[in-house]
Amino acid sequence: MAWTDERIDSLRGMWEKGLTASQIAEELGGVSRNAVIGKAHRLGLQSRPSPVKEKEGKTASAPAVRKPVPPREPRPAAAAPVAAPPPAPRPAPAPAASAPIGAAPAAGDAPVAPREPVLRSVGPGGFLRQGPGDQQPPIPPAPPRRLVPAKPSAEMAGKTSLLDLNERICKWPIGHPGEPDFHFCGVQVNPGFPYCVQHCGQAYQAQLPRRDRRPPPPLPFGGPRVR
DNA sequence: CCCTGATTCGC
DNA sequence: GCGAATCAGG
Repeated sequence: MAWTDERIDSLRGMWEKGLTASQIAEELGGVSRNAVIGKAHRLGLQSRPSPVKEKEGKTASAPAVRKPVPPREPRPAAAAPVAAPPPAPRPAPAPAASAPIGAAPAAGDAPVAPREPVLRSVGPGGFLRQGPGDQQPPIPPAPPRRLVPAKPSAEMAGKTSLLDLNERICKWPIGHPGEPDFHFCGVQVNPGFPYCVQHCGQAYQAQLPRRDRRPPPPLPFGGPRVR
């Protein structure tokens, strides 16, 4: 599968909507989760909270930023040459590679102005309104962001459709079949059940003995006729 | 085990 | 540029 503009667009939309790489991969089809992640990184999409935290030891012991990840064996490749060169310890990687978002720019780094998303109103004609003390808004490089989703594909993407159902996602229906955006919950199931924990709570409700039941509150329209 | 994203590196 | 393999945390 090639990364067409449409597919890249869809990937962008879904990634920014917070869908997981697996979900995006299924949605796009023809690509693996890794492919999605790799592409997302190549596109420069900002990473979302990763399960792998960057350990930040308070003790200033070893600033070991990255584990060397010893050389991988060439899998299907031809026979490796006999003389295996000693695993030269990789020199210190570029420090500017993965700076945490909230990290203060270290002195000496590139003088990139911290571009924080600032909400500002727009006046007639598209002029940005300035507030007091707001003379020089540092927004020279207009970010090429598209403000409109533009793609209905990316719009409906993320909804768990009938085809997305499997053994470990919640099958609780949202909406009604036939409606345009009918879909399923899609959250991880409560193990052993077809629904997530929340919907299990709705699906399986303990029946109390009749005499212990609270009479249901009167419904505004009189309620269903009970025989 | 399942999942997640990050990274590397042969292709 | 692509993505499988691998890592590492939840």
